[in-house]
Amino acid sequence: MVNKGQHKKSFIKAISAIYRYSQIYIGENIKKYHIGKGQWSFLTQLLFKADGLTQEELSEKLHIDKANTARAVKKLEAEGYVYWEGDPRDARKKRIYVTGKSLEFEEEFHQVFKNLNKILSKGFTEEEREITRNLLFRMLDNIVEYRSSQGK
Amino acid sequence: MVNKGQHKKSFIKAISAIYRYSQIYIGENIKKYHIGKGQWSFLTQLLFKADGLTQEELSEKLHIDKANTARAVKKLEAEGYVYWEGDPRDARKKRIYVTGKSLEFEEEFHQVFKNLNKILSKGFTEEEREITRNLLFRMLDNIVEYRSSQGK
DNA sequence: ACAATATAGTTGCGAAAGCAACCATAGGGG
DNA sequence: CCCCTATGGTTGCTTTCGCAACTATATTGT
Repeated sequence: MVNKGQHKKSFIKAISAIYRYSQIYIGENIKKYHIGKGQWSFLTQLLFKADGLTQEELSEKLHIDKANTARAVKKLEAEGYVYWEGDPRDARKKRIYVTGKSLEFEEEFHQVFKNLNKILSKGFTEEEREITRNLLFRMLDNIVEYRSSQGK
Repeated sequence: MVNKGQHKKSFIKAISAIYRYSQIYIGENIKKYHIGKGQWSFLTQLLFKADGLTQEELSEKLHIDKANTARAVKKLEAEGYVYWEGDPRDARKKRIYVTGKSLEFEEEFHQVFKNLNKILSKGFTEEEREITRNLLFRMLDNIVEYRSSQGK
């Protein structure tokens, strides 16, 4: 029987678990809007930041494969949360916009984010919250940079 | 067209992207051992910490559903990385142990973890690495506690 | 001792996501 | 102008994962 005692904990173990539990949390809280957790990030990107993005741009901003973007947009459209218009300058591009239905629920959607952040950072000082954001986005930048150095 | 300018970034956006890219990284680096990224965490938990755990214990430690544990263990067994023995005190329990084949690749597996940590924390001071670990595991504890307060 | 409940593990199902192959359109070079 | 390559989007396939339902064994209360 193997027993190595305490190892230095790796980042990815915590990140994986936080990710999965957060997805479950989001899923539970948006079910009533008939949105799945897979569509959530796309809708909120369009709603809280800017819409009129192409699917390619959405994929890039969210770091999600463009195949998923296509499928998520289709589901959001079917539920009436987004619509798209062709780009008059490039017939290949679909520009995605939020509908009035999305705007109607904007505040409620925002609350889901806020509540999740609150749960995750319970007991954090405001400074710790800022440090967390900083470190997380630096890690993300690091792995994005690593991937592009590998030609991805 | 909606355009809200800069919002305070949420933790989950970074965590999701880091998670997915890390999974891709792990997948690429363990493919040659015929292990999928879905089995990786189970194998390393057994190998780097302690084996002889039941599937229930594995699920709890890794915060992964027990159905996944059952499937991952089955795949790892099929590839010869683990075997199991019944618990003589409780005929329901399967205790999972690593094989010599796992031990043979232990150092290489460990290297995959180390390299990923190195990529993610590139440019971090040793203190920042420690802070990151601390904050991540506190976030994990927070959401675990939240869930148990909800009766999960 | 036996019925009721709890625990460990398995299986079926559906959602999410990446990859590869593909189609359509755009843009450049001969 | 036409071929060649690049870009944007779609579809098929596979893996991962959570949930719910199920089976089998253990435990508890009467």
